[in-house]
Amino acid sequence: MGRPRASGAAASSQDAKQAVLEAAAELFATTGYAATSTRAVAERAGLRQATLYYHFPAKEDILCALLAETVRPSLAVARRLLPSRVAAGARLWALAYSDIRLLGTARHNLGALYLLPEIAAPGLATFRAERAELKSAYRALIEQVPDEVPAATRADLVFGLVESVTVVRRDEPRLDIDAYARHGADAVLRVAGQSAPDDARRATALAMLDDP
Amino acid sequence: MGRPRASGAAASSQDAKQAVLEAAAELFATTGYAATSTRAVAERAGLRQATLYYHFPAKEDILCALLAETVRPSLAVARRLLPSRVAAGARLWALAYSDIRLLGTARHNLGALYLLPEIAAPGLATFRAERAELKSAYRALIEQVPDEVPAATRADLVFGLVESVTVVRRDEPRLDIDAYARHGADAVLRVAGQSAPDDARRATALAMLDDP
DNA sequence: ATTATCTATAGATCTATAGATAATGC
DNA sequence: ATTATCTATAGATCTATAGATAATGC
Repeated sequence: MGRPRASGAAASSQDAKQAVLEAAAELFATTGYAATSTRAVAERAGLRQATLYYHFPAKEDILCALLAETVRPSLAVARRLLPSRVAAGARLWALAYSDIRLLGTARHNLGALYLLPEIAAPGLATFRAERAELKSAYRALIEQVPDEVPAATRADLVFGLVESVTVVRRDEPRLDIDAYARHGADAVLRVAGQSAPDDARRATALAMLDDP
Repeated sequence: MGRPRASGAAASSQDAKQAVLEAAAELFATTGYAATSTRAVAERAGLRQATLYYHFPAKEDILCALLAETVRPSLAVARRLLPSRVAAGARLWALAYSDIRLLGTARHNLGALYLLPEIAAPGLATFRAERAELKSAYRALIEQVPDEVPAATRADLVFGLVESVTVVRRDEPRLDIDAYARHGADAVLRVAGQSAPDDARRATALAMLDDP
């Protein structure tokens, strides 16, 4: 359907939308949002600049879609783990591991978008709320781990540690994400106030992620 | 000297340069580099847009100056602590504490610039090299703390934890930086593989920062 | 008729340069 | 004469809209 593209064959609307998101993901994450023109996004997606506006009302809506797609899987894991009766430390380890892995394997380091100043824009309130909910899930788990440091402070530190994988990944593109996620989750437990788990406990935590 | 400003009285060249850096610091940190126009910077500094170019050859040189001014004090502390014979754990605590405090109190959250995609620009190689040297100082100290996790990985985690204060500060402007830096440095030691120090050891580490 | 694209362009920027101007210093 | 500013503007964008066009579906 639709007029053929100037470059190459026509594709369905869904394909085009995906191609735009894919192109924007790479460009926004490496070059930044403001520094990436809609023309550059369209070119990489194989469309003309104006055609973007058939699929998205404005440039910001592309960013909004990418942010939502990146934070939601993490949030889904958090919502699933929170009500469980497994020990808080094991749940915290599992959440951190899952989150670091998601951020570390997201295509084109999409998580780097979390750190852009542009997320303060009014149109991205939904993303900010979801990220805040994720952070408060960390805090709820941390509150169940006794320690002298206030839980709010430990949550700030832990959340920063988790999200910093996006910066590490930018600096070292060859990073082994699986190993890094395991060590990162261990570090999260240490910061929260527990010693890192042994292999048996790690296995239990990992099983929790697969299991519904 | 010089023609009077359109807005208000004339000021010396040094004053104008400082005013530009001050204005750019705030705007770059809150709005981002690409999203901040030279006109916006000039307006806040009390100058006309074109006058910026009497003081800086290009927009990027303003960013470059701000980045240098922010990373250099941290680097100076690292260079001073590295050759000391004090226990590595105490030096690591002191470096992390000093660094978090510097990032946390830098005017207008300048450290947030570290996370912008723009720092990949060729013209900012000097900043990247200085930041890399700072990170390798962390790694050198961490190597002296025995742990099962590779030192390189612990350095990535620790460096991410330290720099994340800029994100926390953006989310929570009312943060108590002194308390946060103390807890953050404690957390760094935990991640590195040691238990957090008691008050006496903290006092020793703090003394090291004042002492030459 | 509907869909998905295109071409063309309005209108608003934005960075940097050219050259004039109004002070002070010698 | 030197300094630090100004006004004016070139030239290159950039986002979004208007309206045409080339397919498919009915």
